[in-house]
Amino acid sequence: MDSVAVENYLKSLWQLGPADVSTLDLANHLNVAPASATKMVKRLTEKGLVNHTPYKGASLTPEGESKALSVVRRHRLLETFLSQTLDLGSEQLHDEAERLEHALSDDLEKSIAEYLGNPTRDPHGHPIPGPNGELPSDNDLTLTKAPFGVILKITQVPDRNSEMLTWLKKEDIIPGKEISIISKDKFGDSVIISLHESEKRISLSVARQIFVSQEVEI
Amino acid sequence: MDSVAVENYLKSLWQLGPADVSTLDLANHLNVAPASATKMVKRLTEKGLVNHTPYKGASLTPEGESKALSVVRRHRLLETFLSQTLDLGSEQLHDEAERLEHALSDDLEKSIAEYLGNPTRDPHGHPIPGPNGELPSDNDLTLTKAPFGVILKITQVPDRNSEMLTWLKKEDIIPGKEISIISKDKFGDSVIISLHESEKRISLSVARQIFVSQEVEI
DNA sequence: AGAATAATTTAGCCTAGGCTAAACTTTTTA
DNA sequence: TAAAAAGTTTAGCCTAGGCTAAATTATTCT
Repeated sequence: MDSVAVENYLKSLWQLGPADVSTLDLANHLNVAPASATKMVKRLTEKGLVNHTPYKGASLTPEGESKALSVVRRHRLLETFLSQTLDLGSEQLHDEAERLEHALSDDLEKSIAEYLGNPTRDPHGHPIPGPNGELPSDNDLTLTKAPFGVILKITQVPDRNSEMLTWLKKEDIIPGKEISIISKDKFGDSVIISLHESEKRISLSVARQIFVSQEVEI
Repeated sequence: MDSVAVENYLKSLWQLGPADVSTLDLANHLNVAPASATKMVKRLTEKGLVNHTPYKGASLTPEGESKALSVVRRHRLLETFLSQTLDLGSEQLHDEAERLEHALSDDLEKSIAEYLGNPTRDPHGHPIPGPNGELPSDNDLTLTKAPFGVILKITQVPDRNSEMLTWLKKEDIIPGKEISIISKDKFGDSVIISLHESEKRISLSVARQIFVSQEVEI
């Protein structure tokens, strides 16, 4: 059994990866001092979970990635489970899952997955890794990279920032909605989309975290 | 926030109490060395959660008891919640709740309690402490102390030993069932009860962990 | 290119929570 | 009641996972 700390480091490396992750980014993501991250990265390297090039960065080995995906799976299953049974604010879901994910046994994980019908997406639209770490194929594009004019379906919104989530919800920017991109405003640093006949402006930093899939044209 | 270890020590002291708990009993209950228990008891004493008389034993202060009851509440709410949503083997419930109880936020505890309709008993019949640590009044007697002849209703069965639980379930000795005591067999170290017209022999060590309430006579 | 700045690592310290071995109390037994 | 046994505590060690300060390496700027 890996400790909570180890699981969190692996998960962060996965979230910030797959390219080499700098010590500073890792430390900031986990709210620890850079020296602490260095030390843990060394430990994980000795355990064979991480590849580390000093002064360059760290990335997960296949074994490390598999463990990280297991944490991600538990997290997303928990978000799905909690959102379906209790109805918590979407903003609260993430924080609760963040704590519970480390206390979920394999058996309970399995029971929850079966109860939910082995879902492949969590309520924010994020793909749920399979029990052996397979990620369902995911051809989604970020809103910043999607094509103009055509109809797009929102598939994923971020789950980490509850302030942003509240705003997205208020604007009805949630998975399943259909939109199209009207223009990308280089100077305003934003994307203008059409949703429910009205126009909305989304800043690039947010747009980068929203994923869409292209609808088949009729 | 108390650590998992601190919460477990407080819970054990509550379970083994309310009389002074010896270091050895505490250590055995938690599967740690006696010296480890001594050290932790000292720490908890300094925090004002425990009263400790060296070489005599330890007990909870009101503050310590309140924290212990909070853990017990979370545990029993989780058992209830999991048993109602997923249907896990009754034996599995306890172990899962044992881990998750430490990762449950106040908010989630509240949501779960509301979802369940603020229950006062868990699936094994154990009383669930209220959010402020009030224990619902509980006039149940152990099977070893209940009177002969009259009709009794099973209210609580143990939740810690999954082998015993399986046996109890097989014998249909579960909360809600009505029984009466036929005799207490001093030499056989057991209690003979009548359930569903048939007689069952229950060893004293088990009977001590089964609670019953006396039905009102018609 | 060399100096200044930024990032990273090393060194050393701290706490929590384990452990064993040894010392000390308390209880039991002869 | 004294010796043995049992239980408890102390002392000292260990690991994980934090931290700060100092040293080192990379990067950027002039």
